Amino acid sequence: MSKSKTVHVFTNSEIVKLLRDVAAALLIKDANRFRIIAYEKAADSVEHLTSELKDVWDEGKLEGVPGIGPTIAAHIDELFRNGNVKHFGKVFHGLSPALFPLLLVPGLGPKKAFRLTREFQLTNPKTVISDLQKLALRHKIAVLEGFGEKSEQLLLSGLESFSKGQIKENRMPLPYADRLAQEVIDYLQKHPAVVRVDVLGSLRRKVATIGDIDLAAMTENPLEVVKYFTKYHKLSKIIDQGEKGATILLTIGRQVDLRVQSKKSYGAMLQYFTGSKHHNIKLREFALKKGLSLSEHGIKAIKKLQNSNFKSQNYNKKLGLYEFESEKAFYGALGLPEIPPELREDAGEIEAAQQHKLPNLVTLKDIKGDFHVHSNYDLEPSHDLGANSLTDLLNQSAQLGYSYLGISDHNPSMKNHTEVQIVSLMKTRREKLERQFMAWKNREKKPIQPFYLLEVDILPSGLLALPNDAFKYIDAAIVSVHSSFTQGRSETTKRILTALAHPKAKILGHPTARLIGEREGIDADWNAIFTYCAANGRALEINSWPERLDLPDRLVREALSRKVKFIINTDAHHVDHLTNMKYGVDVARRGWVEAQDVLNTMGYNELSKWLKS
DNA sequence: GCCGTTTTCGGCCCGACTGTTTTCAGTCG
Repeated sequence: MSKSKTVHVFTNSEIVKLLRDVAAALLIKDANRFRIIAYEKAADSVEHLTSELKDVWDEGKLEGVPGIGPTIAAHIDELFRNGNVKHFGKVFHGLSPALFPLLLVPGLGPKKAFRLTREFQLTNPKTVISDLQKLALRHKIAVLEGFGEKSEQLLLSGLESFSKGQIKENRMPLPYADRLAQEVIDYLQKHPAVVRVDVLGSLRRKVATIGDIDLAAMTENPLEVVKYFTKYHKLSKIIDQGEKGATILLTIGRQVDLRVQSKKSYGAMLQYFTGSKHHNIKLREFALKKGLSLSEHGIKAIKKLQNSNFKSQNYNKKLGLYEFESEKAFYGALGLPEIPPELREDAGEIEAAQQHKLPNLVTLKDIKGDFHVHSNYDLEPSHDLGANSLTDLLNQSAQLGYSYLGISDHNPSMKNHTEVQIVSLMKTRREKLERQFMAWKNREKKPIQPFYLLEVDILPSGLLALPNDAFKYIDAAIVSVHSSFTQGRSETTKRILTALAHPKAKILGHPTARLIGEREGIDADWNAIFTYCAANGRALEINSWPERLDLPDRLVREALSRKVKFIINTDAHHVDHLTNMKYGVDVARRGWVEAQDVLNTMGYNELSKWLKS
């Protein structure tokens, strides 16, 4: 037997937990607070990484990760080589293993968790939650110094929500949150004291999944507006109510948070509550170097101002700070252009803003057509038909101002047909759709052109679920994974690359095949796939279907850096779905995509040429 | 422990809220 060269695999989330545990242990041991912050920052950074840290380590680029310097890089290197880190062992020495699960309980931080494990000699991480529950019920907590009746109750409810798994994210896809928010916004705007309403937080940044809905209202009469908000007809209960806003629970179990603010300092509030947290931290660090201290109320000057962007009429003497009506003015005071909310993730946007290199993001108006639309033409497929005819879909596309429409029904089922039958079905479809289109065109005289496409299953082997002779009846194929989602990484990668090698397989449909809240995406070597796409004129779909939003934003950014082209589609199965396009555009924007990176911002002729290339 | 368009040394985001205190520590976003 040769000497074992086992490499230990740790996922990013395992490493994040480990780094956070180290930070907590250091805090308990009263280490230098900036050392603690360094570990937390490293954890944050790994959490937001687009690739696996293990892969970064393989490439020897650990120190290229922000927040990871020589020391932490050496620790992580040791972790991958040996499966543990000696230095961390020392840091954890003397701390109960039962401490670490407690860190995930809401309301419990390192100090309190440590106190509890020490006072009660709790050592078993598997039973520590229920052990503490029993102690709290017997009122053993309230008598501890620094604790009290309320702390005991808080601990109990924290433990309860932890054991119920509420700690796990219960988030909804962006489009649902968007519609829900719009209803509340419509309601708020009916009040005469409301000047304007904006969404805040992850919803404003267009994150693919949303927890709570955060809203802002501009008003000079905050109490009145908060009161009106708490009388919303779909409210189940008021969670919190104060001068600056309120939090309500809707009947469908979703939470809506409203903040009210006067016009004069609306901008700073909007900026602060839009986040992200990491963007705000980076922005404050940046501002501090200029002698400016940022908060949700405005900007304080620590040093003498050298910036003409601060106007004396905006100075609030009582608070000792400058106030801003708009975000544009707020960012402007820092010498930066306004950064689009979708980019505010501390992913290089502040650096880009400094250099005036922010992307000119694609907008819904740039989109000239939908390329992935299912009609009700019955090809006898194994997946769903659309609900509407080509004619209905063309009418709706005309309404949306499109220049073209790509009809992409599912391929005929392989199980129920012979190859000859499939070829014949495809030939008939092409003829019938062409006739329908010409009839519509002659009647409506609208400048829309059709693309005759097909969404073809990628079989587990990588072969396409359509006989070769049938491809001549389509302009191109969108190829998609609809089965066998759990093949290994290398097999999945090979499967997709094989499929994309077909000359008519121009577009990879909903690439990861994830279903938000239901199914993780397939595991593949995306870098290999992106590289192939860029070199061979293959495009990646950004699918706007609410549960898909696939390719996910982080992979979009990754693909963009490899110069892959995108096509933003709705995957509509009904005319009403065509308006989901904006959500795909949101995903693209979060991936820093400009109009020039998106194929369906091109005109018909140009796109036709690309399809044939 | 990390990092650099004021720095390789000397800095490191900011405020709200809560509970237990009497001036603050811990937690959170």
